[in-house]
Amino acid sequence: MDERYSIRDLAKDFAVTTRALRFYEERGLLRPQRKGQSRIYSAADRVRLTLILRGKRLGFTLDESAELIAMYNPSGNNAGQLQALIDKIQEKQQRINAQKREIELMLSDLKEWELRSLKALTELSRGT
Amino acid sequence: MDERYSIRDLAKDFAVTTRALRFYEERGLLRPQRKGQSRIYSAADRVRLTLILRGKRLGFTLDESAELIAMYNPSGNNAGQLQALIDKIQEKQQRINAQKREIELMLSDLKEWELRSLKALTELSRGT
DNA sequence: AATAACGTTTACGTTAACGTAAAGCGGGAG
DNA sequence: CTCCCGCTTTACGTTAACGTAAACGTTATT
Repeated sequence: MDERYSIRDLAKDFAVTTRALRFYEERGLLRPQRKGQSRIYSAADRVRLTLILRGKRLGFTLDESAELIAMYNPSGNNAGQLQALIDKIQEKQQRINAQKREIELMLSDLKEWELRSLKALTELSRGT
Repeated sequence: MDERYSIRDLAKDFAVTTRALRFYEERGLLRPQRKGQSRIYSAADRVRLTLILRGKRLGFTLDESAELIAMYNPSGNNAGQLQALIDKIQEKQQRINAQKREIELMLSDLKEWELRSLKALTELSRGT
């Protein structure tokens, strides 16, 4: 373990661009070591990147992911930190649930529209 | 009927800004008449605005709504037009359904994360 | 005439998450 | 030594749907 990876390695392994990796670093989400000018990523960096990408899938902004990672990270894990993390996650769950309801409304709306169109179509073909 | 409305009327009735109305016009979604310099909106314009806003709720971009309205509009309603409209709507339904599935995955992912955090929290409070 | 209230056009600002050059450095192969 | 490859930094470009501000015209009221 304690492997070292180049920026190209990470990009390939996680299917992201090098630009994205530098961008995440710029935003404070990654902090790879340097060997001269080049970035050297560790296993810990891979874990953080995993969390970032998972956050993206979950619809978190990068700032939100940064927050979550910061809360989850510190070796000084205390109850307050964890509770704050849990609160964030629950808040997100509420938002996602709201989205889901909206999407369900959209679907029934779309079906209505489709039905009206189909009706117009059949009436048209019957020469109404 | 055949009522005439000012831009302010429309804005109030539909809860949008005048900026938005001018923007929709700029993008070709509305074509109010002019009385001198001022815009005069008709009942038909209100219908179009309704369609635009409905499109927004359904997650269509303005360009997509423009397309849908153009397809639904022409007095020369032919079967081909309607079928194209129906196809668009069905395609959108597919996309929305995909979104719904993704959101359901998100939710289960978030629940997992929450559970892990809760577990960590209780272990911490038990002094593990 | 001055002021208020509403309308107009023009045009730059905003946000997120990178994309896309441009220009330069370092090192290993030939 | 030269050349190319990979890496670096810097910085402007992109997209959607308006927000916001500036500067000005029109109509009605005081």
